[in-house]
Amino acid sequence: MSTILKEAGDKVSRQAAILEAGFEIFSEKGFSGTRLDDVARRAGVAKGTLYLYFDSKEELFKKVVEQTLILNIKPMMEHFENFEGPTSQFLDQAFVMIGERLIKSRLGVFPKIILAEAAKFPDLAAYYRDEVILRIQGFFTRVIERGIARGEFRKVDPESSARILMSPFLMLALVSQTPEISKGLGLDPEKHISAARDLLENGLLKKD
Amino acid sequence: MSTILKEAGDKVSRQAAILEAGFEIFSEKGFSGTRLDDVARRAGVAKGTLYLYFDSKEELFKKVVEQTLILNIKPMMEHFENFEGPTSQFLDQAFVMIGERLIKSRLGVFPKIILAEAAKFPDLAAYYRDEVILRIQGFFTRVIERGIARGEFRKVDPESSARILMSPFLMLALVSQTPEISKGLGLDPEKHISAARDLLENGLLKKD
Amino acid sequence: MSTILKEAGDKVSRQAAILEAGFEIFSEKGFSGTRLDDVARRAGVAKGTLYLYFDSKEELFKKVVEQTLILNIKPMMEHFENFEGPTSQFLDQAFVMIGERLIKSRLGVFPKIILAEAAKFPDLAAYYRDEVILRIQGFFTRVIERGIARGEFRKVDPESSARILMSPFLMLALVSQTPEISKGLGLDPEKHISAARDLLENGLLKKD
Amino acid sequence: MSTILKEAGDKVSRQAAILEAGFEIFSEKGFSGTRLDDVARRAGVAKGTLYLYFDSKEELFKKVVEQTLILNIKPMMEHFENFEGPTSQFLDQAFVMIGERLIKSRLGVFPKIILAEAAKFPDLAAYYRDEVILRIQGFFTRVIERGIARGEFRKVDPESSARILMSPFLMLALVSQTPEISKGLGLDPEKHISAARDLLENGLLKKD
DNA sequence: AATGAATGAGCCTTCATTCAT
DNA sequence: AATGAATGAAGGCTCATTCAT
Repeated sequence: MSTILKEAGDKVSRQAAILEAGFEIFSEKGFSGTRLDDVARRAGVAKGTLYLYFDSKEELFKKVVEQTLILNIKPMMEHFENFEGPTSQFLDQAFVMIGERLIKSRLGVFPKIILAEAAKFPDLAAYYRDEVILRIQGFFTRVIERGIARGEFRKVDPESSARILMSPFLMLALVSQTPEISKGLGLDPEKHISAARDLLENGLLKKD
Repeated sequence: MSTILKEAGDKVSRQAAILEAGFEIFSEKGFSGTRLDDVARRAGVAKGTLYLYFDSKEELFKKVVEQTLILNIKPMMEHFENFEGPTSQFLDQAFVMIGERLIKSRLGVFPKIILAEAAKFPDLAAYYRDEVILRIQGFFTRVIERGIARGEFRKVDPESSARILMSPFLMLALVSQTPEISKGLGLDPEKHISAARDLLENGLLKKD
Repeated sequence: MSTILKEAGDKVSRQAAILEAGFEIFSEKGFSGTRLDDVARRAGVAKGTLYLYFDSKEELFKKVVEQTLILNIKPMMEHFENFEGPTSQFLDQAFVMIGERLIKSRLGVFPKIILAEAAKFPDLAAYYRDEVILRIQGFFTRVIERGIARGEFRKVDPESSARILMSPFLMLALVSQTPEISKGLGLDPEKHISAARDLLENGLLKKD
Repeated sequence: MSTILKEAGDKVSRQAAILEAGFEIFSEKGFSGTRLDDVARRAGVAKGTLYLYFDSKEELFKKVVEQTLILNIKPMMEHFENFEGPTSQFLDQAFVMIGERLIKSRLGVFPKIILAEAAKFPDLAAYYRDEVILRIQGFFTRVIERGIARGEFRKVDPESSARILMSPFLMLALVSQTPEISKGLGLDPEKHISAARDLLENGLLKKD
């Protein structure tokens, strides 16, 4: 174990700790509500140390968002890139998996953060749109097109319908990340996903 | 034209100008991104003048939200309070009307602002939840219950389904108020509403 | 009764009302603690009206102090300028009269105001020193000199002793005008004056 | 010289420098007349640095008062707590010592500051009353009671007389801290104290 | 003369950023 | 590399002063 490796290891974990702390505070307080003092304290480093790893608060914010997306969203999307079998099964599977991810991980913070800070970080918003929203939208579009092609689904507009399929997830993400709203709302995540799947699959399927 | 009326008019329009300016800047920059200097400049008054009409930045923000909601959401909801006729017609009508309001007015900013500032203004979030979200949710719930009672709709969970019906509007509101996201997304509001109505009504209606 | 006279009367009473209100607020809050808003409200006029009578807050302050001094202190002092009879009677009489004035009127505010604002209003302080302090000091000095000359008093330094005679009045004035101090102090004004007279006259009189 | 000690020294001296600067400016300008900009400049630090050591202007003010009182008044009072010998000697000693302290240190500013700011800082005034005024008053009361008990002094009201003994010190403190007043007054501190002692001890002692 | 709405300079406070150790 | 004390620009709020009515 060379000193260099050890230092590299330290450096990586230090950086990871800062990103993790940044994720937590940014998702709790938003961009301007976050004080670097708090990020440093949560990461267990001194405030000045942040600047050894990131040039500015803005850059830290971007890195936090980008890295968490890379670690979480992309793999999930890739899982759906190639699929086989009856179309409604895919939808079922996708609804369950996305729903679970949204409930169990904290991925749901991102829509909220991105929307709130889009004006201040337009390239971050574009990045999220391209890497997350358009991927999911493309996935659902292809699923719907496949269902139509196979005579399972009614002839709907695939892209618009894809966004309708995505809407309940957006709502779930936003509401579940906003206790001030969710507290009195009575939204049960599993019933929500279940209702979405039931309603939307029924809406897509041909009546016989 | 009495002096009193004229003065009252001036006073009202001054306050209205500040609220209008506040609405614009808050919706562009969020709460903490907004400088009262900018609000004052946009309203065409001096910074100190703001304090003749509002006690603090926070109070201005709340008043902006409340007044716009009162002026827009409540009347819209009341319009639906008493309704007659076939249930799917109501849904059609509601989708169109809500969609139009969302597209033409700037009501869609509020979900975004409220979500972004919920942690800082929990009572504002609660106000929005109670006065807007729960009202709309109640409305859709009653519509669905009515459809089920009349044998038009399948036996779905009315409340969960109501939230699914609301989701496309939430997406529309958020996306249309976030050019950084909407720019490359290809979301056409009217096709969006139309797809939502098509998919969700079909999902609700009994197959024959 | 011509309009002119009526207006002049109004003008005088308006100005008097402002000076009166100024006296009250300045003596409660000090110079910078006083808001002209409050002075105007207490005087029953609009804020702008103050500027018809006084050029600035500073000038109002000076006028308030000067006029109240002129109306109250000077007459009191002049009453003692010429005196006859046995010296200790004068002292008795002076202690009682000054004590009563201090207790019943609000003259006691001035030492406090003047001291607090002396740095900001040096000429006001000089005015008070010359017109009030030095007059009283001169009076007591002459009384003591008279007592010594008549063989009633011990041979003390008249001027220094005069200031010692004045000290209890200063304390009484300051304490009685500062409830935050006087509240727990147990200072009874009449016993205070009585003790001062007893102690100081005894200190002056020759032992036999 | 360890680094820790050196840093502690720096930290202490920085805080001390701020307190010192605060003391100077507050005693020159009063509370609201003091700008933190000036305090920072006088202390040789940046404005923000003040907030590393004190939470607010008010807290700085209180700390300035408290620390100077603790450093000066309490030790002085404790010195007199246990005493022996003839009572008038104690009085002599006390007059000289208090007088010297008042002349040489700048303790005399506090009565002035406290009086000026009592309305804004009632608890500070109460603190000063309890920790300073009542202690001195209690001291003089006990001295007088002792003199009476030993047959040295006339039967005066001890508490009222104690306040009369204190009055010349109050005057000395206020006048010496107010050049605008003292300049033309001719008050020589040592003659003042001497006259006070002469007059008041004579006033207390039994005539034989 | 009187009003009171409007002004804007001034000051306290916060916090991202820097830098000596 | 890491620290955390120090910095100073920025912004919310107050209030003496002005001025159109």
